[in-house]
Amino acid sequence: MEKKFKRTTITSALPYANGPVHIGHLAGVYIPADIYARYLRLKGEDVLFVGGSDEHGVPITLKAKKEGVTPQDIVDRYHTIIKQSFEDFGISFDVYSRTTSKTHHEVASTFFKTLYDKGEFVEKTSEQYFDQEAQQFLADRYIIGTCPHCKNTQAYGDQCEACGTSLSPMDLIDPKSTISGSTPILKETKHWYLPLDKHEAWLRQWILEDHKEWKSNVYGQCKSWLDMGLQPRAVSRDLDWGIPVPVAGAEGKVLYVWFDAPIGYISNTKELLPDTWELWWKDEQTKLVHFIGKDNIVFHCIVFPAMLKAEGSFILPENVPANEFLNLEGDKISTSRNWAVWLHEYLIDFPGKQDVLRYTLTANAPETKDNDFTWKDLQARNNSELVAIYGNFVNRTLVLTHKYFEGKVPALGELTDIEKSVLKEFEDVQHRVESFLNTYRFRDAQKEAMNLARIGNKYLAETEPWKLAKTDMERVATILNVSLQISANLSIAFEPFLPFSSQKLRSLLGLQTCDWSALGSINLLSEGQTIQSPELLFEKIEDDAIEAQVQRLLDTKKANEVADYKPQPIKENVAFDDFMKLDIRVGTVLDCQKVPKADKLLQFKIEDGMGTRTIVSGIAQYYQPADLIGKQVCFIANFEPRKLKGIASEGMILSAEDSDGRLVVISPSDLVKNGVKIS
RNA sequence: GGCGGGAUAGCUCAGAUGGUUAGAGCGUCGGAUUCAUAACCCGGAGGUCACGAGUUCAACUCUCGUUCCCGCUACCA
Repeated sequence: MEKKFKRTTITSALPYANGPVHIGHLAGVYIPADIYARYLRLKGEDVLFVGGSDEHGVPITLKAKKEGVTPQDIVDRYHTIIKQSFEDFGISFDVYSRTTSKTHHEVASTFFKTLYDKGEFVEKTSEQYFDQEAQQFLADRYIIGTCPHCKNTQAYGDQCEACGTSLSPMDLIDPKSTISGSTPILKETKHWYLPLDKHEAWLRQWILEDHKEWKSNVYGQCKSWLDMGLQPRAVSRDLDWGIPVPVAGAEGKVLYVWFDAPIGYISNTKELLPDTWELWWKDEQTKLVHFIGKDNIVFHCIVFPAMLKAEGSFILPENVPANEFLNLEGDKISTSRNWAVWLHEYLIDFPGKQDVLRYTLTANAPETKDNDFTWKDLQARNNSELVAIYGNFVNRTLVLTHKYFEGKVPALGELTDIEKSVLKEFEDVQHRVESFLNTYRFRDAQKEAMNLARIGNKYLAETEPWKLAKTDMERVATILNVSLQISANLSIAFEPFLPFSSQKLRSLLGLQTCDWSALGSINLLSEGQTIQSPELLFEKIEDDAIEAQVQRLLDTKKANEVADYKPQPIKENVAFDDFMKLDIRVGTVLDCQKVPKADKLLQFKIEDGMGTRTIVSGIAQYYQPADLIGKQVCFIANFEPRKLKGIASEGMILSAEDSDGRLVVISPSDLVKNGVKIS
């Protein structure tokens, strides 16, 4: 199964250009990808590391509308910020472009056209909401209406953000276009679909049989999807922001953003290498690796490969080392709730400390499961590892060299058993780091690099050159020579992980190059070479700096709590008669059971004064059935019965929805007769 | 509910194809040391490997069930 490759194409998920990037993105995708890219380059391999912004899609148009600017303004703004953040953190893309580029529009169009001409799509006509005033079809997010479940009047066509339910626009009660405010009509529209079901057989073989070595989370997720059966996916949308569908009769239609985004990897390659890009995407001897977060597994393991295969001339990914998610101080990172550490803000508070964040995020990367980032952990990693182990070893070596040898590399004399065993220990470092990196185990790999510094500290403690300086300078020379060589090795071993401090260390040591193959050797520095005066590689981070960050997050939390409670705007006035049409009554819960095979449903038997009726209600997450029995509740008595999970529900139990979405059943404040009306 | 991932020392995490006293880093306690950003070095303490059965001579590792967390998915008049 071991395949030989001549070159590697590394892609990292294209960040969506409607916000800046945060530590979760960095930890899950960009740092691992960057470490991998740097490592392969150091080994002298041919590598292409591709990145770019994903700039199409509805959320960007919504944001633009909200701010009263154009979508282009939005993506320009965030593309600039994101690109700068990556540069600042040393993410060493060979190309970082964007899906609004001319090249990408051409490549994506051509890609679509090829599939279209080959008959790889199926066409389907369906009814979609159309805004007559604005003369356009409405994307799901452009339609607002009343959520059929929680009655939130501001629910979107794809999701109600109040109750978290995913919706289809047809579910909304009283739908309204967010563009013109008018009521949209249903109108037929034609779209193209990629029939994933037709690709299921080979995908099954390719993933489930041929790539058993993929990470368990990736493999498991793919298997889950394949077992559920794949469905055709629409590749076009009625929208004016995106890449026009390059087919006659497709006016007003663009490529669906999920379709155009991954093609961005290819486009960006072509933009950088107009003549040779195909080598990186079509040659069997190219190894393609996608670095992504777990939210992207299905696209990169199933959908995109299906696209590539359908096109016919492309290679498929060799591996998709997806990471899990990084939490922040115990809570899920959330852009909209501002629960995040933004890269550009981090550098304002911790200028020059990009390696500290890189180190911490790698040491605690969510490789096998969701992990938690805490500021206290960053402080501990910095103070007790980077400062105390790595920085300290280098510093004491440099200080001793200056103290005893005027800053010149002293002569290497005879090696004793101590040196021999120390050398033996760190000779393997290269192989150990490599074998971890080859299997995408960045955490362990970085640990090995750090181990080199531990070896160094131990060596100094054992040989005590500061004591020998009184009696045996020749011996001190040897010890410091070896220590300096270890320092030089550190600058190589850490290069993929901590590029900034490695560079700094090399300049302190007067090392011009960084040769990975020399890792493990003790002739990186030659006798007599000048060493710069000691300078700290890392500095301690004090408690108050950390407390300030934690306080900021606490403030965010408080602000969120306040912001979370916003009373819904009052709906349009209605006639009293409209209210009178509703028959709302009080009844007593005789029985209440969980509906089998449904997480949210409770089945009620209600005494309504005339008999009993059955009502199904979606409040199972907030109540124990037993707690409701005997209670009086309010319900709508004259709804058409509706089947839910096979049970006919004769009405709706009324609940108040708290700011966190919790549902609280409404009861009369005093006991009343069953069946009385509410007015 | 279905499917997938996870649950291992105070904390953050490792532990191929089952095999003797279950590991690392941090933290903690004790010792040693002073070249070094009170850092380094040595040593100790800390785990019924979520819970319950089963297979086996032997299970953290396999099987089944249960509980809790994360994700996808269905249900929310």
